[in-house]
Amino acid sequence: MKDVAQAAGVSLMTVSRVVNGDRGVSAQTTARVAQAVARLGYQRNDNASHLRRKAQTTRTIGLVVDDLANPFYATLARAVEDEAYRRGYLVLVSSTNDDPRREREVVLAFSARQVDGLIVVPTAGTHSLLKAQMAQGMPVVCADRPARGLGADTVTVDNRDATRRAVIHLLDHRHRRIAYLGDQREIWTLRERFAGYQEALRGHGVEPDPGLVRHGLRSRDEAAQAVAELMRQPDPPTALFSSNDLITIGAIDGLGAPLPGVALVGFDDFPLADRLPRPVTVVSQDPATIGGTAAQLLFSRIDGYRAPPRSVVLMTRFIVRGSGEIAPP
Amino acid sequence: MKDVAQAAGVSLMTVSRVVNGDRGVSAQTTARVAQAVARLGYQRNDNASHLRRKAQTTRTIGLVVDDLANPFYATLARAVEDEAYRRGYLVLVSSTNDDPRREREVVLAFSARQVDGLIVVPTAGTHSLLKAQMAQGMPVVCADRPARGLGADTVTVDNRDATRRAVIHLLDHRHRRIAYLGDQREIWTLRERFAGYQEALRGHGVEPDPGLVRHGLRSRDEAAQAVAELMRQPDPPTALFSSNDLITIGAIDGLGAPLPGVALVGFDDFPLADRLPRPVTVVSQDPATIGGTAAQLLFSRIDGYRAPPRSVVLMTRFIVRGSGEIAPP
DNA sequence: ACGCCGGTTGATAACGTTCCCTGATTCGCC
DNA sequence: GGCGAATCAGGGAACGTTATCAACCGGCGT
Repeated sequence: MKDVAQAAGVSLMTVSRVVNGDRGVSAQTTARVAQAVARLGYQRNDNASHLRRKAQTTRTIGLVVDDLANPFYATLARAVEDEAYRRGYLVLVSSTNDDPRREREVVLAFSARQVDGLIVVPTAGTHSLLKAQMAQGMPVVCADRPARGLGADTVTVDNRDATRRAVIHLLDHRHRRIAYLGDQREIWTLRERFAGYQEALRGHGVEPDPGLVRHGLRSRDEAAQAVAELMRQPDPPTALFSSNDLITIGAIDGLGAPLPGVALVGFDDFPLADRLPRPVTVVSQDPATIGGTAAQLLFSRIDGYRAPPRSVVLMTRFIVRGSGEIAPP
Repeated sequence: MKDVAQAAGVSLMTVSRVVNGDRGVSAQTTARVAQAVARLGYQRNDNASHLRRKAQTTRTIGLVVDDLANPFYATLARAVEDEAYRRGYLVLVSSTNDDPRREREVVLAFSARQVDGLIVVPTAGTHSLLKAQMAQGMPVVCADRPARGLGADTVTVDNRDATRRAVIHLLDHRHRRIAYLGDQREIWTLRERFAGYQEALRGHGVEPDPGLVRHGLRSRDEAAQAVAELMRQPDPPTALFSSNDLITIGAIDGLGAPLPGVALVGFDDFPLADRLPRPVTVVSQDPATIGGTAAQLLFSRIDGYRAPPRSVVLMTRFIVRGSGEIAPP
């Protein structure tokens, strides 16, 4: 900037004004400065700028997800990014792998970089750090899951209710032995889905059979394994509820190539669910809307909106495709 | 920081030293300062720190992809992020939608934020801006595609050769009327794949039939439409080569529910390709390795490695599953 | 008694920008 | 012709840190 000022024969202030498009600089001077800027290839240092500016803001937000490679979070991230782009904000991202320690590190790093706000898919643990950040005025929005005890704006879907409806769908097709295939139980969404599963059964006078419940399935293979094992039991389930897309796909693997007469309903839609030999009935949620909504909530806070925390619950869609509409033998 | 210094009864410098873990502060003083830091909830402003530090570095890199919601780029991004995390770097991400204007904006914004380097999936256009950035010393690595005329490190796969082998596979099964289903021709990867397609045909004495070539398919639906149309022709193709996963899925749609005797080979593997009624033969590439390699190249440059640009070409895998091994009627 | 040394600590200037205020020039207007 | 207002430009301080150097202290050898 000093070089530009010298080249244009003006002061630092004038260069700053021209670079920021402030009014109050004559057309002639503006032109001279602009030319010097172009000739020297000068670019403002935004970090220094934000440091000094009155409105202590960096026009950067942080996004902390479970796993960016997961299409669900990738889509969510893209929606956040689009909303940020629209407002001239940049996005720092990081995955936590659901590790509270890594979440802690990342949130600290983002906060030390002076982000204007955070969108977080909270890990299972406690969130004292996030709480501290919020107490210091950092706007935080939780997406996909709430954080227990944290008074943050939250965007989720009706996990429990959607699961209940899905399991009732199976019950309505006369199934009574319905297996539950779950991911880690520590994760809020999965606790909700399991609760919905139990509520549906009990609502129909069926006591959940612990022998039909598998938690902690972390991969397609683990899910396949679990299903194969379930089906080998003396009294196998006649229907499966799987608690996310990965597990649904694993379940299909586990059932074997020519699908036997076992009903299957899964949480999360996935590409080609409609083109499989037996198209899969699913509960579909829209990660783009979750991300977009979370971003809107965050920016409203950044813009100064002060009010008690808001909790947005988005509707899911139940998509009937065939795999859930099979009666038990 | 001033408050901490006052609370601990020391100078700014001492606080700075303690916060940075510098040696040369007595254990007693360190304890007093640490306590004040904890009590006041002080966090260093990393932006200010980076501004002043001798090593003019922000420990931040920028990642510019086509579309973060696309699982391919999401996986690539995750690999970049992991490598960055390992080194204590943060990652700014942005999607361009293959729009050179948006790429320009994003690269400028990242550079104004003083990122230490850029990993870019370059858009189709010319890259004068990236060139200018590199000339000013910004390390840049291209991933998935090279940027024409830019002397940057590059990580790609053997698009042309892999496609040639895939099409030869079809030729070996006695197909002669092989359709090409392509995305935008402006994108380098797709030009390469199309070239491989042509080379394979010519190598077998088959002159490519323009009537069997479709470029510019941008969605599953468009691909489905194009395939349906092709199959309605008086002399339809007996085999299809589709140039990416989205198009492959669209092609499956377009062929209709009970797949007729038409062979299909696609670029990019995708989940459930193995579980469809007719499992799909594909060319598989590994986006995580692309991202990880790009990150390693970038960090080597950031660490001061000076040498002519390197071009890493990763191997693809050809996965035979059935859809490509169907002979023509 | 003197200089010197290692271990601590602090004062000051700088990083690259913008805020605030002051000064200079011009203009319109009574 | 004088005066306030408007327009334009610059000087200095400040944002929150760290680099550099100087200063202090007790102890050591000579």
